[in-house]
Amino acid sequence: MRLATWNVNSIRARVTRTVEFCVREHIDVLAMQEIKCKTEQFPYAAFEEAGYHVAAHGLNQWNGVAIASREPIEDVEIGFPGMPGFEKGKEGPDLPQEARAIGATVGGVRVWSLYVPNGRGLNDPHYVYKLDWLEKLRAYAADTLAKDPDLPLALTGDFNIAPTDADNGDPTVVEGATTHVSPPERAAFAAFESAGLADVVRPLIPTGYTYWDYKQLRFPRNEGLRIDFILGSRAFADAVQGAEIHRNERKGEVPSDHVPVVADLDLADAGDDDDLPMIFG
DNA sequence: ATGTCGTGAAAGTCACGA
Repeated sequence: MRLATWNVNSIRARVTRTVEFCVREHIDVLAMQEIKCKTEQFPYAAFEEAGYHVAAHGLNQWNGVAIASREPIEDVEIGFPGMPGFEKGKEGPDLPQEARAIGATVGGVRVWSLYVPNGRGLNDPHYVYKLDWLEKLRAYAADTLAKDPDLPLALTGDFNIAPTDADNGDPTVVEGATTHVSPPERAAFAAFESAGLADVVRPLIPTGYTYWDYKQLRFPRNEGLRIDFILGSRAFADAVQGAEIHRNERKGEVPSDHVPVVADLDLADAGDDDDLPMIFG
Protein backbone atom coordinates (compact mmCIF):
# COMPACT_ATOMS: atom_id res chain seq x y z
CA MET A 1 0.00 0.00 0.00
CA ARG A 2 1.16 3.50 -0.88
CA LEU A 3 -0.27 5.98 1.60
CA ALA A 4 0.06 9.75 1.30
CA THR A 5 -1.00 12.80 3.28
CA TRP A 6 -1.39 16.24 1.72
CA ASN A 7 -2.75 19.54 2.92
CA VAL A 8 -4.20 20.58 -0.45
CA ASN A 9 -5.35 24.08 0.59
CA SER A 10 -8.68 23.88 -1.31
CA ILE A 11 -9.49 20.71 -3.20
CA ARG A 12 -11.67 22.59 -5.68
CA ALA A 13 -8.78 24.87 -6.65
CA ARG A 14 -6.41 21.90 -7.05
CA VAL A 15 -8.48 18.85 -7.93
CA THR A 16 -6.73 18.17 -11.27
CA ARG A 17 -3.29 18.49 -9.76
CA THR A 18 -4.24 16.29 -6.80
CA VAL A 19 -5.73 13.48 -8.88
CA GLU A 20 -2.84 13.62 -11.36
CA PHE A 21 -0.39 13.21 -8.48
CA CYS A 22 -2.30 10.20 -7.15
CA VAL A 23 -2.36 8.50 -10.55
CA ARG A 24 1.24 9.32 -11.47
CA GLU A 25 2.57 8.20 -8.09
CA HIS A 26 0.33 5.14 -7.79
CA ILE A 27 -1.10 6.36 -4.50
CA ASP A 28 -3.53 3.87 -2.95
CA VAL A 29 -4.72 6.05 -0.08
CA LEU A 30 -4.58 9.85 0.11
CA ALA A 31 -5.43 11.71 3.31
CA MET A 32 -6.29 15.32 2.48
CA GLN A 33 -6.51 18.35 4.75
CA GLU A 34 -7.88 21.85 4.19
CA ILE A 35 -10.28 20.79 1.46
CA LYS A 36 -11.97 24.15 2.18
CA CYS A 37 -15.43 23.07 1.08
CA LYS A 38 -18.58 21.47 2.40
CA THR A 39 -18.90 17.69 2.15
CA GLU A 40 -21.37 18.02 -0.73
CA GLN A 41 -19.09 20.43 -2.62
CA PHE A 42 -16.20 17.94 -2.82
CA PRO A 43 -15.25 17.15 -6.46
CA TYR A 44 -16.01 13.44 -6.15
CA ALA A 45 -16.32 12.79 -9.91
CA ALA A 46 -12.69 13.61 -10.70
CA PHE A 47 -11.51 11.07 -8.11
CA GLU A 48 -14.05 8.43 -9.11
CA GLU A 49 -13.04 8.71 -12.78
CA ALA A 50 -9.48 7.92 -11.68
CA GLY A 51 -10.66 4.89 -9.71
CA TYR A 52 -10.83 6.32 -6.18
CA HIS A 53 -13.51 6.14 -3.52
CA VAL A 54 -13.78 9.24 -1.33
CA ALA A 55 -14.96 9.95 2.20
CA ALA A 56 -15.05 13.69 2.90
CA HIS A 57 -16.04 15.93 5.78
CA GLY A 58 -16.39 19.69 5.41
CA LEU A 59 -18.72 22.11 7.18
CA ASN A 60 -17.89 25.42 5.47
CA GLN A 61 -15.00 27.17 3.69
CA TRP A 62 -12.61 26.51 6.58
CA ASN A 63 -10.66 23.36 7.36
CA GLY A 64 -12.20 20.16 5.96
CA VAL A 65 -10.63 16.69 5.65
CA ALA A 66 -11.03 13.74 3.30
CA ILE A 67 -9.67 10.29 2.45
CA ALA A 68 -9.46 8.92 -1.09
CA SER A 69 -8.76 5.23 -1.66
CA ARG A 70 -8.49 2.75 -4.50
CA GLU A 71 -9.80 0.02 -2.18
CA PRO A 72 -13.24 0.41 -0.60
CA ILE A 73 -13.44 2.69 2.44
CA GLU A 74 -15.00 1.20 5.58
CA ASP A 75 -16.06 2.39 9.04
CA VAL A 76 -15.84 6.12 8.38
CA GLU A 77 -15.67 8.19 11.57
CA ILE A 78 -16.21 11.97 11.64
CA GLY A 79 -14.06 13.42 14.42
CA PHE A 80 -12.32 11.23 17.01
CA PRO A 81 -13.92 10.39 20.36
CA GLY A 82 -13.18 13.21 22.81
CA MET A 83 -12.22 15.72 20.10
CA PRO A 84 -12.58 19.25 21.50
CA GLY A 85 -14.70 21.87 19.77
CA PHE A 86 -14.17 25.61 19.57
CA GLU A 87 -16.36 28.66 19.81
CA LYS A 88 -15.04 32.19 20.08
CA GLY A 89 -15.32 33.57 23.60
CA LYS A 90 -16.51 30.30 25.11
CA GLU A 91 -14.92 27.52 27.12
CA GLY A 92 -16.16 24.10 28.07
CA PRO A 93 -16.68 20.55 26.90
CA ASP A 94 -19.60 20.86 24.48
CA LEU A 95 -18.50 23.45 21.94
CA PRO A 96 -19.17 22.74 18.24
CA GLN A 97 -16.51 20.59 16.60
CA GLU A 98 -14.68 21.79 13.51
CA ALA A 99 -14.02 19.64 10.41
CA ARG A 100 -10.51 18.54 11.40
CA ALA A 101 -10.58 14.74 11.62
CA ILE A 102 -11.88 11.85 9.54
CA GLY A 103 -11.01 8.22 10.13
CA ALA A 104 -11.54 5.19 7.91
CA THR A 105 -10.39 1.62 7.51
CA VAL A 106 -8.72 0.76 4.22
CA GLY A 107 -7.09 -2.59 3.52
CA GLY A 108 -7.04 -3.36 7.25
CA VAL A 109 -5.30 -0.10 8.14
CA ARG A 110 -7.04 2.46 10.33
CA VAL A 111 -6.17 5.81 8.75
CA TRP A 112 -6.88 9.26 10.18
CA SER A 113 -6.67 12.46 8.15
CA LEU A 114 -6.00 15.22 10.68
CA TYR A 115 -5.82 18.97 10.50
CA VAL A 116 -4.48 20.13 13.85
CA PRO A 117 -5.57 23.66 14.87
CA ASN A 118 -2.99 26.27 13.86
CA GLY A 119 -2.78 27.99 17.25
CA ARG A 120 -2.49 31.46 15.72
CA GLY A 121 -0.52 33.01 18.60
CA LEU A 122 0.95 32.04 21.95
CA ASN A 123 -1.64 34.15 23.79
CA ASP A 124 -4.56 33.29 21.54
CA PRO A 125 -7.44 31.05 22.69
CA HIS A 126 -6.67 28.95 19.62
CA TYR A 127 -3.30 28.05 21.17
CA VAL A 128 -4.98 26.51 24.22
CA TYR A 129 -7.43 24.79 21.87
CA LYS A 130 -4.54 23.37 19.82
CA LEU A 131 -2.80 21.87 22.87
CA ASP A 132 -6.07 20.43 24.20
CA TRP A 133 -6.90 18.99 20.76
CA LEU A 134 -3.50 17.29 20.55
CA GLU A 135 -3.79 15.86 24.06
CA LYS A 136 -7.26 14.46 23.35
CA LEU A 137 -5.98 12.95 20.09
CA ARG A 138 -3.10 11.32 21.96
CA ALA A 139 -5.52 9.96 24.57
CA TYR A 140 -7.78 8.56 21.85
CA ALA A 141 -4.84 6.88 20.09
CA ALA A 142 -3.48 5.44 23.34
CA ASP A 143 -6.91 4.07 24.23
CA THR A 144 -7.35 2.56 20.77
CA LEU A 145 -3.98 0.79 20.93
CA ALA A 146 -4.58 -0.36 24.52
CA LYS A 147 -7.65 -2.21 23.25
CA ASP A 148 -5.99 -3.49 20.08
CA PRO A 149 -2.16 -3.37 20.34
CA ASP A 150 -1.64 -5.02 16.94
CA LEU A 151 -3.84 -2.57 15.03
CA PRO A 152 -2.11 -0.93 12.06
CA LEU A 153 -3.04 2.65 12.95
CA ALA A 154 -1.86 5.77 11.14
CA LEU A 155 -2.32 9.36 12.30
CA THR A 156 -1.56 11.45 9.25
CA GLY A 157 -1.87 15.09 8.38
CA ASP A 158 -0.91 18.67 9.10
CA PHE A 159 0.16 18.83 12.76
CA ASN A 160 1.16 22.51 12.63
CA ILE A 161 4.22 21.71 14.77
CA ALA A 162 7.88 21.70 13.74
CA PRO A 163 9.16 19.09 16.23
CA THR A 164 12.85 20.05 16.13
CA ASP A 165 14.87 23.15 15.26
CA ALA A 166 16.00 21.38 12.08
CA ASP A 167 12.35 21.37 10.99
CA ASN A 168 12.15 25.16 11.05
CA GLY A 169 13.75 27.11 8.23
CA ASP A 170 11.32 30.02 8.39
CA PRO A 171 12.98 33.10 9.97
CA THR A 172 9.61 34.45 11.11
CA VAL A 173 8.89 31.32 13.17
CA VAL A 174 10.71 31.88 16.44
CA GLU A 175 10.56 30.06 19.77
CA GLY A 176 9.03 32.32 22.40
CA ALA A 177 7.34 34.47 19.76
CA THR A 178 5.21 32.26 17.53
CA THR A 179 3.36 28.98 17.44
CA HIS A 180 4.61 25.73 15.83
CA VAL A 181 7.90 25.63 17.78
CA SER A 182 6.96 26.30 21.42
CA PRO A 183 8.04 23.73 24.04
CA PRO A 184 4.42 22.82 24.95
CA GLU A 185 3.60 22.12 21.28
CA ARG A 186 6.75 20.06 20.86
CA ALA A 187 5.96 18.17 24.06
CA ALA A 188 2.45 17.48 22.76
CA PHE A 189 3.95 16.09 19.55
CA ALA A 190 6.54 13.99 21.40
CA ALA A 191 3.76 12.51 23.57
CA PHE A 192 2.47 10.52 20.60
CA GLU A 193 5.60 8.41 20.84
CA SER A 194 4.73 7.43 24.42
CA ALA A 195 1.29 6.50 23.11
CA GLY A 196 2.91 3.98 20.74
CA LEU A 197 2.99 6.06 17.57
CA ALA A 198 6.20 6.85 15.71
CA ASP A 199 7.02 9.18 12.83
CA VAL A 200 7.61 6.58 10.11
CA VAL A 201 9.03 9.05 7.58
CA ARG A 202 11.86 10.68 9.52
CA PRO A 203 14.05 7.56 9.83
CA LEU A 204 14.01 7.31 6.03
CA ILE A 205 13.96 11.05 5.17
CA PRO A 206 15.81 12.73 8.06
CA THR A 207 15.64 16.31 6.76
CA GLY A 208 13.49 18.50 4.55
CA TYR A 209 10.38 20.62 4.81
CA THR A 210 6.77 19.91 3.87
CA TYR A 211 5.41 23.49 3.86
CA TRP A 212 6.57 26.86 2.62
CA ASP A 213 4.54 30.03 3.18
CA TYR A 214 3.29 31.67 -0.03
CA LYS A 215 4.66 35.02 1.15
CA GLN A 216 8.12 36.53 0.84
CA LEU A 217 9.77 33.99 -1.48
CA ARG A 218 9.75 31.32 1.19
CA PHE A 219 9.95 28.49 -1.32
CA PRO A 220 12.71 29.89 -3.58
CA ARG A 221 14.70 30.61 -0.43
CA ASN A 222 13.83 27.17 0.95
CA GLU A 223 12.60 28.74 4.19
CA GLY A 224 10.03 26.10 5.06
CA LEU A 225 8.71 24.03 7.91
CA ARG A 226 8.35 20.30 8.42
CA ILE A 227 4.86 20.07 9.88
CA ASP A 228 3.13 17.25 7.95
CA PHE A 229 3.57 13.75 9.34
CA ILE A 230 2.63 10.09 9.16
CA LEU A 231 2.64 8.61 12.66
CA GLY A 232 2.22 4.85 12.78
CA SER A 233 1.55 2.21 15.43
CA ARG A 234 4.01 -0.66 15.74
CA ALA A 235 2.06 -2.86 13.32
CA PHE A 236 1.95 0.00 10.80
CA ALA A 237 5.57 1.08 11.28
CA ASP A 238 6.83 -2.48 10.89
CA ALA A 239 5.26 -2.61 7.42
CA VAL A 240 6.90 0.60 6.18
CA GLN A 241 9.31 -0.04 3.31
CA GLY A 242 9.97 3.49 2.08
CA ALA A 243 9.02 7.15 2.34
CA GLU A 244 8.99 10.26 0.17
CA ILE A 245 8.47 14.00 0.52
CA HIS A 246 7.35 15.36 -2.86
CA ARG A 247 9.03 18.75 -2.81
CA ASN A 248 8.37 19.25 -6.53
CA GLU A 249 4.64 19.59 -5.81
CA ARG A 250 5.39 23.04 -4.38
CA LYS A 251 6.42 24.11 -7.92
CA GLY A 252 4.40 24.91 -11.03
CA GLU A 253 0.90 26.22 -11.56
CA VAL A 254 -1.24 27.00 -8.50
CA PRO A 255 0.60 24.84 -5.96
CA SER A 256 -0.63 24.19 -2.44
CA ASP A 257 1.67 25.65 0.21
CA HIS A 258 2.16 22.05 1.46
CA VAL A 259 3.58 19.02 -0.39
CA PRO A 260 2.60 15.33 -0.18
CA VAL A 261 4.30 12.99 2.27
CA VAL A 262 4.24 9.31 1.25
CA ALA A 263 4.81 6.01 3.06
CA ASP A 264 5.17 2.69 1.25
CA LEU A 265 3.88 -0.32 3.15
CA ASP A 266 4.16 -4.04 2.74
CA LEU A 267 1.51 -5.24 5.14
CA ALA A 268 2.03 -8.91 4.29
CA ASP A 269 5.67 -8.52 5.22
CA ALA A 270 5.09 -6.80 8.55
CA GLY A 271 7.88 -7.30 11.06
CA ASP A 272 10.07 -9.09 8.56
CA ASP A 273 12.57 -6.57 7.27
CA ASP A 274 16.11 -6.21 8.53
CA ASP A 275 17.31 -3.57 6.08
CA LEU A 276 15.55 -0.53 7.47
CA PRO A 277 16.20 1.54 10.58
CA MET A 278 14.35 0.21 13.59
CA ILE A 279 11.57 2.65 14.38
CA PHE A 280 10.60 0.84 17.55
CA GLY A 281 13.67 -0.28 19.43
C1' DA B 1 4.19 46.33 2.34
C1' DT B 2 2.16 41.00 6.73
C1' DG B 3 4.83 41.85 -0.16
C1' DT B 4 0.33 35.40 -1.07
C1' DC B 5 -3.29 32.57 -1.36
C1' DG B 6 -8.40 30.75 -1.07
C1' DT B 7 -13.10 31.45 0.32
C1' DG B 8 -17.82 33.73 0.87
C1' DA B 9 -20.59 37.73 0.88
C1' DA B 10 -21.37 41.49 -1.20
C1' DA B 11 -20.24 43.41 -5.20
C1' DG B 12 -16.84 44.84 -9.34
C1' DT B 13 -13.76 44.93 -3.03
C1' DC B 14 -13.48 43.42 1.52
C1' DA B 15 -13.00 40.36 5.81
C1' DC B 16 -11.09 36.34 7.41
C1' DG B 17 -7.92 32.42 8.09
C1' DA B 18 -3.46 30.58 7.20
